[in-house]
Amino acid sequence: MAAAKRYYLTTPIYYVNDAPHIGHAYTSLACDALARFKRLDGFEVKFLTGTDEHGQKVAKAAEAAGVDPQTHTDRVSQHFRDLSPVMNYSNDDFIRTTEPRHARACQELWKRMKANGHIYLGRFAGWYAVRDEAFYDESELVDGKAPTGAEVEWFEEENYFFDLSKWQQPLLDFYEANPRFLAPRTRRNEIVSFVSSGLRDLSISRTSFKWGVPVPDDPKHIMYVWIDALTNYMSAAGFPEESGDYARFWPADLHMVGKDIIRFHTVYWPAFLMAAGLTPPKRVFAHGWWTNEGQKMSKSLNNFITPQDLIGRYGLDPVRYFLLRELPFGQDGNFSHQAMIRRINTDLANDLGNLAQRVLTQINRNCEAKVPQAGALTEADDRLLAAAHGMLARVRAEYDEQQFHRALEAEWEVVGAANRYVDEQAPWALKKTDPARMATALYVLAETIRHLALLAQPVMPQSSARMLDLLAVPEVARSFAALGPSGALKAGTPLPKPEGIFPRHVEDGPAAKAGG
RNA sequence: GGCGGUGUAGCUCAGCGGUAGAGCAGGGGAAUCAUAAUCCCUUGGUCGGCGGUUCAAAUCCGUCCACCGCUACCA
Repeated sequence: MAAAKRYYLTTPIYYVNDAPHIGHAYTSLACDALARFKRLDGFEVKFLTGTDEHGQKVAKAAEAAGVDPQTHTDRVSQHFRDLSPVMNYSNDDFIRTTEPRHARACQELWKRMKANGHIYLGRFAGWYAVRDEAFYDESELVDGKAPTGAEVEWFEEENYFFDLSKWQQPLLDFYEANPRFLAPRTRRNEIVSFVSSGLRDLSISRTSFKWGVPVPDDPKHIMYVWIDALTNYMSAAGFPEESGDYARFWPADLHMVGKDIIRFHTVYWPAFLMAAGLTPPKRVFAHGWWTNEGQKMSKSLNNFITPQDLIGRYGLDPVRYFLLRELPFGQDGNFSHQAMIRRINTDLANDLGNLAQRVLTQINRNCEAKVPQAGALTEADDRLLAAAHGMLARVRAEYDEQQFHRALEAEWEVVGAANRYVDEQAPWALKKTDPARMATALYVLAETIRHLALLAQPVMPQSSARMLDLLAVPEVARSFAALGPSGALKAGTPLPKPEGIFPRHVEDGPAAKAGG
């Protein structure tokens, strides 16, 4: 039996402590583009995002706000759910760790780890700095204070522990056997080095606060953050129900994460799962951070970029394009308005937008506003069509490596080839000398634009749809199954009046007037 | 301190043993279908420094300098 084409991918669950900013939007955007790509490529996709709502910080924030924790998290979680329509995410589910389905999954995972002998009762002790909300090892203290200078106090409580120390070799073997598990490569090296240096057991329960999932058979304990948070990926698949989504989608194909939480996803999580006798996810990709005009985004600088700011200024699809095109996915990079405007005007308006506009306008005027009839194809025609037809294989390979920027780069090579072809063929000149040849050239171009629009859908769903509308491509012919000659435009199909899809960005204000 | 990475044109980066590359920015030209968009040509680098291996080194080795990441229980 052939393996079903299914794909399960997840964003991290976002901690309900701050408002969503561009960092959150970026992670989910990458997942969204990939989810859309896979759907168009014939996969049954499950795309999950959600919020992480437990922990002492949340309980305290609720207390400070004078409401119970659930009311507080309902409120803050909503900000993240609102991000989906704003950014046009196509997530299939939104998990909240305060949901009953999640508690059930966590407790079942715990029970299995415990039944297999990997959880034991012990004592957790350390120097706790209230100000930093962090524990420090004896060796880290400087003059009896935290390295940060904060006062510390001795903290000791009875906790459950996970025997992580026993998983060093199994994890190293796992990485070795699954070279695709962790990307990019530099992160993989870091994690292998970390695990190689030895692992300590992990305390996985707390009794000092209550806002969490109770430990099975010992409810004075609640599960401590990561075992709770990570399990969301399984609870949303219906675990422990063996039928339904769990059977169809686990193990997950991809956990997309920021580089700050890579250890939890690539060390703790596979260890937990193996300890429970379950299969770890297939891949974790850790992406980088954006700086804002050269500066790190931080609370103290109060310079967070919000998705709403950018979209209001530049439009949704250009923002989506910029974020995925501007920097090699996985690396850190800098956001600047100058770079944003350059991408909009160069890649979108001048290259792709103008290509569509110049071709469609000529078809509209010189071909009775219908898909033109192609005659015999020349070598140049074949070359351009071959480039269009060949895009999918290349773009698919890049998506499978989460190299979104390279996928877009490959698409833009065809944009460039098409613009050169327009100049070489000069259909406006053929109009007088050889109208049939003009029609053929414009047909070849329309076909090329159809391919470009189809393949741009994951990144720019709305703009691509408009472009396909201009080519009168029916809804049913917009998956990747329609790529290639079999889905080619039919001569004679009436086309709507062309309109610009990617306008140039012109800065408002007096400064923008210069140079007219 | 330990481990790892990076340093190539003004900017962002590719190349990783065989006569220095791309995109953007800068300069010149062609064309005029198009969102003054497009196309062609072009300026620009002793590939961080020094030393070594080799017929041949951004490309391998050593060393130095600079910057960055990781070095566990805040998500």
